Amino acid sequence: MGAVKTKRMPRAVREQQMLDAAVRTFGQRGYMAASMDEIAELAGVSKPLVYLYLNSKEDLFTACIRREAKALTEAVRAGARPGLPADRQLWSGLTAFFTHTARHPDGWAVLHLQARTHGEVFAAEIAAVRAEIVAFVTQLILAAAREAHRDPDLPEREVSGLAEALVGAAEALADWANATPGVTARQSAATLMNFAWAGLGDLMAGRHWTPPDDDTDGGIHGIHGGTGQVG
Amino acid sequence: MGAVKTKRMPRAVREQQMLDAAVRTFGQRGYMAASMDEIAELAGVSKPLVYLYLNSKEDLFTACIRREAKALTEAVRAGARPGLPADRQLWSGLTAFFTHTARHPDGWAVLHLQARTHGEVFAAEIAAVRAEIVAFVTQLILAAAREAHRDPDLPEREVSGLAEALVGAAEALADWANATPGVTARQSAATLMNFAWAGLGDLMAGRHWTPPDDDTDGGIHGIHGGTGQVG
Amino acid sequence: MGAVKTKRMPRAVREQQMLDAAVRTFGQRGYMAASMDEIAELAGVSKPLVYLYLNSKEDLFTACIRREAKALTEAVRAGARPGLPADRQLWSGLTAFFTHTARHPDGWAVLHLQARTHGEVFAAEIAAVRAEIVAFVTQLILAAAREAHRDPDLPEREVSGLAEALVGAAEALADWANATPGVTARQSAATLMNFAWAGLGDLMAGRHWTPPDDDTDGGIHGIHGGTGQVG
Amino acid sequence: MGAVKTKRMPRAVREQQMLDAAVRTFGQRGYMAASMDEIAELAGVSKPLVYLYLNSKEDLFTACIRREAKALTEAVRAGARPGLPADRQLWSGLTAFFTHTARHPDGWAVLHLQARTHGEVFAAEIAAVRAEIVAFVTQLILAAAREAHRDPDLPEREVSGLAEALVGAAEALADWANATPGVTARQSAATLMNFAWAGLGDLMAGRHWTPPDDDTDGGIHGIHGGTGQVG
DNA sequence: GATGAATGAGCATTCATTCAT
DNA sequence: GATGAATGAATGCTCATTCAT
Repeated sequence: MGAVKTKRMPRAVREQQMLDAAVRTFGQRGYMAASMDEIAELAGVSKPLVYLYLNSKEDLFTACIRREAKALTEAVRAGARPGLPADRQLWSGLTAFFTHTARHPDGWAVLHLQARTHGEVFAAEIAAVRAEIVAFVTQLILAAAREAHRDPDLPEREVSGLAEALVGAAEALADWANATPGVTARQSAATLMNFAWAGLGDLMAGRHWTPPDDDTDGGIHGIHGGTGQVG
Repeated sequence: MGAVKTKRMPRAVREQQMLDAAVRTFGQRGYMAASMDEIAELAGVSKPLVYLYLNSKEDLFTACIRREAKALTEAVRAGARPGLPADRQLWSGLTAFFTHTARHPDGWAVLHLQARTHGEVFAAEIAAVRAEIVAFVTQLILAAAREAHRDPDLPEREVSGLAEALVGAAEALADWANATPGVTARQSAATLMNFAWAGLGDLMAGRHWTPPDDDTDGGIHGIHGGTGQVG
Repeated sequence: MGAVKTKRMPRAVREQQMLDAAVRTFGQRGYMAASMDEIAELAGVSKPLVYLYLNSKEDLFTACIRREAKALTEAVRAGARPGLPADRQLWSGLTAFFTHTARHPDGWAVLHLQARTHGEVFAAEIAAVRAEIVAFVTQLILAAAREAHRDPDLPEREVSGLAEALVGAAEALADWANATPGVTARQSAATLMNFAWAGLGDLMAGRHWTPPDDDTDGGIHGIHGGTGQVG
Repeated sequence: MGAVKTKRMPRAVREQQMLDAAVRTFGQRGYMAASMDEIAELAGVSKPLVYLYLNSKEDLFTACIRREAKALTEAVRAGARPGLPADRQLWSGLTAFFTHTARHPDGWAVLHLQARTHGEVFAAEIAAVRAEIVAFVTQLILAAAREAHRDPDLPEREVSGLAEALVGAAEALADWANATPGVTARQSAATLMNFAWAGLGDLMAGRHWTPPDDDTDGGIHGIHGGTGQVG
């Protein structure tokens, strides 16, 4: 079932084969359910070699996380080139993101599902990468405000929350796209741009959605300062 | 260390104690790392009793998923009462959602993290619940369009994608709120309403964000039919 | 090969069976070469039960050491009753010692050979027991001096060294007796009494063997203050 | 961390480096806990070379035992030169023995601790060396008797037992000296001479310690034919 | 209703040993 | 002469699960 058994490869090559097998197995079975036996077999090597090169299951998983995280962030960074206006950066970054997650579903599963569910150590690894992305998106939001010559006038935490929401929405769409045949990366990106960007635009323009005073309030509410869109 | 050891309880009560212990253990350790020993001890009963009542680890986990899913959906449903306008329904549903996930972090971890990562069976269970919620949100979006007397003129899948994005953003915010001390349910809900609702409003009004023809395109793009918001 | 397979025994009984099997296996194979599989089989139980009761290989070995050390020291203590004169105490203590080591060769191997060779932890355990015995012998030597109304006039360390030598000789004789068919405990004890006690008597009487000034010295040497015994 | 990595050494030199590393590793870790990896690394060579030269772990250990046994017996033999009177021979032999064991603690550990605890083969190897030493000491005892113009009138086995006891005492003192800082070889040797030699002298003179008829005997006992020393 | 006693099966890890170069 | 690459075979340990009472 595994790769064709080729003997005597240089270490670097074997390591990549092992990581390939590990990402696939971890992505599909989960960290704990994946056995080193299965990984070794899929990689076409014996178990001791896996330990010789990757040290332990934990280290192997960490190596997977790091490799996949690096690949993902580099893909996104390569997509969102700094020269463009903020919305174009976001668009192309998202497209790169959805393209990458679609092409590497196991790697995405490792990052998004498995790494967060199997121990603080791995979760911390992921949290760091994710924080980086959220920070990047936060910068894009603020840049967009500047480009529109508007003062967002939003507290730090509010902007963070928006970025969190945007990233979370992207993650959910990536899962959804991977599970729904026929959805392209461009479509996912367009959906998210439509969903998020206009909302952000309104926010930048000072049009908030104001919550009612309390849960039983029946009074006036809605978008302030706007023209009464939606509800 | 678990519940006070009380003998001879009626079955229904014992079962709830076991489920409490199981949700807590599964939520914190994960499905595979949680041992039946630990759960039984935390529940204050012997292991055979757990098997007598809940049959197997798999069944026990399924029971946890079902109980927590039911509790969550009921909380949300109780929040979003049908009489209100769509945005108010969404607002109060979200508030109920964030309140519940904050109050039952282990249950939320079971649903959002663990159930999706440990086998098709559990993932399917979750997918069903989630689909129900996405459908509900989809209806809200369409209702909002109707209330605004506008034809969304959006393909079915596009609206589904929007709902997916909204739900995904909500999930991410729930995680974020649970991990960030001081964030209230109302704040999370407000952030999400601001983020999403205006964007949806624009969409309903026919103002899309149009993607460039391709990645290297330098031509005109942006929100069509609008007043040039944001970028 | 193991004990007759009897089902459902109370824990205390099973534990002793396991310790019996472990002492035998550790004594014959050594700590590292002994496998938990072998011990479990010899005890007539499954491996998990060994772990359930004894926790780990290390703990099992420690339990063996403690049990055997206790049995040995109690046997010696029971032999050397305090009321007797010092030489009689030593005689009966030694007899008890050789009797016990002959009857429990595996236990003796665990204590004398295995425990000292497999890690600081075990060695420390043994060292404590041994120190106790050496201290006991030291007291006997001093008591003998008092009984003979003589001032040993020996430095603390010198007496300790003598006690160490006596205990070491006893240990070697125990090994030798176990390996040489037909040697009884009484014979071993008599040999050691003859070997050691008179020498101690001379020492107490102030008759030392004086070392030459240096290795190449050809001058006078021998037992001082005595009648020129031996050489 | 091991020897400086020098390429292309003649075989004999390499082998000694390997044996050095092996003795150190076996002495400190024990036979089983020592890994060929560690030994090879400490020797500064690759593992296959160790196998090329020394064949197997067992052979390597045997080679260690032989080399260290030879070194020890040669050191002792060089110390105890045949021309001297018996007590001087014993004294200088013991001094050489304690000097050597103090200078080569790992070698001593291999011989005294490890080789006896890891399988019949190694134990037999050691037993042979030890028998040689015991025989040598036996000869010394008999020589001493002749020198004193006395007929030991002791059965063969009794003398062997005495020699065993003396050798065992020496071994215990070697361990004790290695574990107790500040004890010199001369001190150890003097302690043992004092302990043993006078006792032997008494024995030669026909003064035995006579065991009581049985353990509950309260009758007369003690050194017969002597002046009532000690007891 | 409840549990102490017990296990089959599996898993991460290690080690002595050998090729192919 | 010397080594990087590779593995078969154990071994300690854990876990879900089940009897017998």
